[in-house]
Amino acid sequence: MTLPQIDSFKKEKFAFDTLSASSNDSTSSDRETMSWSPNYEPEMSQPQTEQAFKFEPIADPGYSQTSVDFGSTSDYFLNFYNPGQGSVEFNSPPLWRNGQNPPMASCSTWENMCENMYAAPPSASAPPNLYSLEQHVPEHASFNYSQHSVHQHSVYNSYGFEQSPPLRNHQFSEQNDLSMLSFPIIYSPEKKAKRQKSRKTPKKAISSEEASQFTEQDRLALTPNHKNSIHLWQFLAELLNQQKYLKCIKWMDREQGIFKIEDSQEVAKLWGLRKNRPNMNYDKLSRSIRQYYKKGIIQKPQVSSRLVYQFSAKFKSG
DNA sequence: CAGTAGGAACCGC
DNA sequence: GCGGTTCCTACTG
Repeated sequence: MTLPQIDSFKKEKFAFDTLSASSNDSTSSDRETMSWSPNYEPEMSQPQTEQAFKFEPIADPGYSQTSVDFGSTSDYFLNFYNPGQGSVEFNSPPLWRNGQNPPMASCSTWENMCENMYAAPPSASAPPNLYSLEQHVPEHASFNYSQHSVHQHSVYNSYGFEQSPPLRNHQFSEQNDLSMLSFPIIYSPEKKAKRQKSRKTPKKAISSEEASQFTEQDRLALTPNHKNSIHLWQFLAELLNQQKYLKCIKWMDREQGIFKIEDSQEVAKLWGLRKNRPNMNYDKLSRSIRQYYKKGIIQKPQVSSRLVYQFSAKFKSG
């Protein structure tokens, strides 16, 4: 796997800013090859207080939007959005920089942001596009935000996960809203009939009530941005890293990777929404989690209790 | 009653 | 074949 150097990143970034590059350029393909795998263990041996941050420039065809995730880790969550004309604000939950709130910033240029926020890789051995936020988030960061583009960075949380690509509102708007509500069944009629024949109970039909359970906000927040190509563990990690889902799922011991599903129905609902599986429930979701046992991705903690799971040690950073 | 565990068949990619 | 999804039975607290 080759990771782009900072210089090439900037080059791509600037080219993108000025040209509004198409979505099938090299940056997009980079993203395809950067998915996390157990075999790829970046510099996660760095201290927990330092958050690794991986650049992942993504070209965007250009569209108007009002909100976009910039990136997130389990210790901070960066949103940047464009509420007005060209003004950009940082917004994040309290766990920024060892518990301190982040600076709210009115930003001027993207170049400044790069210079201010990303001083250097955290260690000499670190991949060149991995940076630590610890020492170089300025009190008043400034950067440029091209209002025609969306810049998204994959990041690693402190547990070593690469976040799945950030959520993107336009993915939703590109689709027909009604199609989102109707949750089309993807079985072909033949196969569906064959399958039902072999089942003792037929597959439950989708009700409009079920479909309408999801709020507009849920649909926006959980719209898949890479079709449905997200792993359940990634999705759980995403929820765990966002304050807004604290009532659904939360860390019990982040160091140990132990988390608790607080609202099993809600988590299943969100997972079903993300995967476009309206009949998803906790029974099925938990079955998928249990499939992770033998794969060594998720396990039950040594002291087992209801709705509590643990990311396995090999997923943890050093 | 909700959650746990795992077998089995199936699906889309 | 992978990564679930769906359905199921048996079991637990």
